[in-house]
Amino acid sequence: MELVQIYQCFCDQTRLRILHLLAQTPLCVCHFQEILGEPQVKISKHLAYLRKREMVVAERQQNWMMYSLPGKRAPELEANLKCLRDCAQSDPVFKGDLKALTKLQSTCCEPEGMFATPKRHGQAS
Amino acid sequence: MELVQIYQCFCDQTRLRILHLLAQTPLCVCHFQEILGEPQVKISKHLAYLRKREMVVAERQQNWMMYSLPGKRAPELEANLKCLRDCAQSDPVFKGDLKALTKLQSTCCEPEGMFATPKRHGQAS
DNA sequence: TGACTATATTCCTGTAGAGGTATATAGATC
DNA sequence: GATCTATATACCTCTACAGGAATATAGTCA
Repeated sequence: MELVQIYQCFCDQTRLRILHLLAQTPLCVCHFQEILGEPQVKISKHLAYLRKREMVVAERQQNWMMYSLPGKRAPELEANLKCLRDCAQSDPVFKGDLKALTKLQSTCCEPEGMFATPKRHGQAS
Repeated sequence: MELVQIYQCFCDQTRLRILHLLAQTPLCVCHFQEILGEPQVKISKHLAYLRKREMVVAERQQNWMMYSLPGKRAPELEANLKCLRDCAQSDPVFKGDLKALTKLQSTCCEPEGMFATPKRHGQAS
């Protein structure tokens, strides 16, 4: 992966928010819609952009498409994701996204086992 | 400075190489031409892009325009420049640029006093 | 089967920006 | 003044997206 390709994926606000969220946990499209407050087409097209460049991977789970960062990541990608997480801590938009994510994780139970965090009842897939 | 604006500046290969070089030392346009091997217009226009977004500052010194990173940088910019430097170490293009820069520093004596800083010695790449 | 849900794709328009050629500008030198 | 050097800008074309509306697709469920 060329370094500049990473930045090309990072250079749109919506994609940046998506990647920042994915650095926390895998999510499905409707979660992005909910958290970012953006229409489905917009989310879906940015995810297609990222998929095409292998910045994210998608896996179907019943009706939902689960998106996540690739399991094996180039060190440059890893470094830049870490940098993004650090920088995002002082940005209200990204902080808001994390807050909305936390809220979602406590209220949303679909797809099945999605947010099976250790503190709640675990439903292995 | 919005985080995404940093990535917008980073998302072109020529700009990325320029910024990577500026993270080492201030340079003038003809140095970029020499090191990157790109035409003057191209360099000049990317520098204008970066200037407009306050990612670099320019100062005239006789016939030459000296470009450098702004003295006071947002922490996000600082973090991303550091990340860039780290990542660039494993990229042949960026390594080559550093090598060419070192060579320039040992042979070029214009503008006057340009590379006269005795504290700067050969750096490992 | 058909309806429903979640997501993707197609088609459209508008805009940013990348790169080239030619030209303009600012300062230095004669 | 004219001329040179270093750099910037204007003008052009072309392409990549960004975003929206409409539609298609894949899986689920009655």
